[in-house]
Amino acid sequence: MKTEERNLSFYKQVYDLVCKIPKGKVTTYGNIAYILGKPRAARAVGYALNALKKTETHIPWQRVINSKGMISFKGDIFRANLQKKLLEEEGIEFDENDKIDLQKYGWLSL
DNA sequence: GAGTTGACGACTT
DNA sequence: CAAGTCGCCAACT
Repeated sequence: MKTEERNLSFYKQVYDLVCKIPKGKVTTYGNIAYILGKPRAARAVGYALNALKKTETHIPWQRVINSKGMISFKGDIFRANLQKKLLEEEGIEFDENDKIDLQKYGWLSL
């Protein structure tokens, strides 16, 4: 029984993985969940990032978006706007629909 | 302690 | 092809 992986909470693995995202690239919730061994646990991934506090902003949560390549928040459009701004500063371009080209900026974890 | 919610994704109808 | 439902893990009520 892989105690190593089990020892680390799913949400902690999300943080570690997000920290490994190279600058100028982005990834999706589903991709992270898939890497962690739960291809359908995208919800847990999203919640893990939501749990981040201002003091934990050292994690590039901004590089994590939904499978559509768009920023999808819930009621916090201010944060979504901030995320878009941060991504543009990293060199990531947005489409006319505020969408990111995952084929170009999508992070290849494998 | 149990139930519901939440930055989503994939499958089923 | 489009809409609806289930699944995942942790936190909040």
